[in-house]
Amino acid sequence: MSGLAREDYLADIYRLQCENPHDPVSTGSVADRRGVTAASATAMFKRLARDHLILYRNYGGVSLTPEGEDLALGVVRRHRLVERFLADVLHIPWQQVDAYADQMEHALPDEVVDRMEALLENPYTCPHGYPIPDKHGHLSQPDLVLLRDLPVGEQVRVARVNERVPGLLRYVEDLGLMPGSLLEVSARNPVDLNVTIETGGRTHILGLRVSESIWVERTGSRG
Amino acid sequence: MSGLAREDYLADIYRLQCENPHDPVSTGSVADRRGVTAASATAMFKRLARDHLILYRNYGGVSLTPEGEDLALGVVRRHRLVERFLADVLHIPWQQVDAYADQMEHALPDEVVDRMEALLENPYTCPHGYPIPDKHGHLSQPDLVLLRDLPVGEQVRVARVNERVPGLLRYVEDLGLMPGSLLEVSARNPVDLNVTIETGGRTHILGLRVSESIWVERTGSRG
DNA sequence: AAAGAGTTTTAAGCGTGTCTAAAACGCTTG
DNA sequence: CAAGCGTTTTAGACACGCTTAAAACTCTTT
Ligand SMILES: [Mn+2]
Ligand SMILES: [Mn+2]
Ligand SMILES: [Mn+2]
Ligand SMILES: [Mn+2]
Repeated sequence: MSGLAREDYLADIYRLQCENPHDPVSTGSVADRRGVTAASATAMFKRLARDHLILYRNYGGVSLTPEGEDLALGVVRRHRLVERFLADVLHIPWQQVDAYADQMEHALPDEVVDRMEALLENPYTCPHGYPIPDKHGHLSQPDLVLLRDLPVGEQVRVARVNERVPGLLRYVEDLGLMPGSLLEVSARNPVDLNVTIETGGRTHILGLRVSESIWVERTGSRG
Repeated sequence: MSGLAREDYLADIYRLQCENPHDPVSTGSVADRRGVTAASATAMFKRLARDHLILYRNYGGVSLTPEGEDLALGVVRRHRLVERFLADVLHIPWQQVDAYADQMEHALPDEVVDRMEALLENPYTCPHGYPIPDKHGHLSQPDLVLLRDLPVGEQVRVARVNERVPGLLRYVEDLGLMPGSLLEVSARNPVDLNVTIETGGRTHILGLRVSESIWVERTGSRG
């Protein structure tokens, strides 16, 4: 009926589309993300296209139809709400909630999701800072800047940390850079692209890998 | 990997075994419970037997191996703990939690289950009164009596209500007979097997359908 | 002991979701 | 523009889990 793998494919297509809004989503990128072969992705594309959930042309990548996007947003909503629940109610470390939510997101009745949302007092984001779509698929899209691109001397708030970069969450936590933390870029090295930041009274030098995985929110205050 | 339907089959075999500890579990009973054809059950039996989770002889019914029982107890544990969670934390009516738990029970990582258990302060039973196996598969087996078989004049506590009898939970709730409620049988009709009970200052006459679906616990007090 | 009824298994088929290996495609480069 | 390379699709296969229809079995009843 609902289809188990379909939901993961749709949500991954959605996320890939968000990360790269200009290009169509390629077979290979979906296969990589899902951990399956390109042949498997192609087969799934045929089924999803047959059911009018994606647009698919041979060798031309895929995109979500409105119906497919609705379903994808539902999965993403469940995923991020469950992450919030696992972190806030069950106190599970934020490094683990993504994997757990990936398992649970397909088995949650709407009523359970809605009650969780109420219990959590309608959170705007998952523990990593990604927005949670509301019941109707709407989501807030705040103005965020990559830490990589932030000018020197402005105090900002950490808004989002890429949950899929291996080891990053643990590293970011050790540095005290969870969503909500305040920081300021005090220097940037134009050669190796390292950024020097001040946060919680300490100084850290972050490589590109890190600075391009953290989004910040301007606060309007000078450092 | 884990197998989705397998878990439901194992848990249903376990429950059928509990309900009727003498006979082996028949193909038809499992098929009925699962809502599939007998042919489907036979096919699943072959796979489960191949994987040493059940003993199966043609035309001879099935029984769980120790390994199969372990898995079954894990599913039952998750099922009943989730029911508790849904009822106590999310305040979902107890008529609905069985169906929801049936969906969720296959997608809960051990750590999530264990944390839920701690949050709930290690409950002994699900909201309907069925015991929750602990992490090692142990479960308390209290001395319960069917209301059908209870002698007149003894005050007892409702311990368990069969969650699979259609409409019963709603009916029992209206009568104020949730697990924990006190009642006393004031009369029994030997012809139609109705029992008359007193509870919460009111008198009700219960048919066999009801009285054979409610278990009670002796309190040692006379009414 | 044979017949009949009910249960169970077998046989054949279908959709999902995965794989490997081979063929087709498309883009870049000589 | 043709060669080559990386990507994508096709072809063929397999396990799971379900179905219907037919065959096989078991148990009861005459
Ligand atoms: Mn998932
Ligand atoms: Mn997240
Ligand atoms: Mn289930
Ligand atoms: Mn229950």
